Amino acid sequence: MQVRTPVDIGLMIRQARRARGMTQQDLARAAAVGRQWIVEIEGGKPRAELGRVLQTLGALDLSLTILGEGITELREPEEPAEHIDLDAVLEAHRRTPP
Amino acid sequence: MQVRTPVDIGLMIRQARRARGMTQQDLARAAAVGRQWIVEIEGGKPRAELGRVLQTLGALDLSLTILGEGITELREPEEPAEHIDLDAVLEAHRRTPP
DNA sequence: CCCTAAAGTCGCCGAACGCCTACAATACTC
DNA sequence: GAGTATTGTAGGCGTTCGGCGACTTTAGGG
Repeated sequence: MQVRTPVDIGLMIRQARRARGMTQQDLARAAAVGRQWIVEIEGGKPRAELGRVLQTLGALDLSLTILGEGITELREPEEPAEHIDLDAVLEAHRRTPP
Repeated sequence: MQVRTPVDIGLMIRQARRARGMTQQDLARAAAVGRQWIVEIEGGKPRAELGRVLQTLGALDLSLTILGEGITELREPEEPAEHIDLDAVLEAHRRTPP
């Protein structure tokens, strides 16, 4: 599902939690956060901490994906870089006599 | 790209920002946050506020998606629920004589 | 090489976070 | 209807956030 606001995240978390038959307390433990925090995130708290949110999504086995112009797969530069012989260029530059 | 940690988000944001030829200052303005905050989020700050993160992704035109067991498309229950005549059941329940 | 822009740090400070411990308000089960 | 589990709230508390303004450190161009 598309996520645009903190409320969306809250809905997702609640939905997934229930689908797994977990109580807020269960989830809180699994995600290493306070139960109170679960209540708030499910309510769509906008100023919740990013790290905890990610932890919680992880605890629910939900996967997050970012897509958009200029986003690569990070650990896969698609092409082994370019064909330009950079090493040669750098070598040359390093060895410019003093 | 798959996002698991705040660092991942930071990388995405920086990558997208540069791909758009924006400076941190530009992005800060576009996302209505402080420049300092951009520096920190790009560094992977784990306790950054969720709302600001989403704003920033929005400002960069990046789309966020959550997938996983028990997650529906929210506004599309796929099937019109089940075939059980819930209305009848509820009606009956509501009209249980006093 | 100089010079400006961009990026990274630092301290100050009011505001909000998130955890905890209760205590209400709902749900479910029997 | 009683009895309990689950969920929502409230106050207290120490910690951290994030904006602001001022520097320092890297880049990049001319």
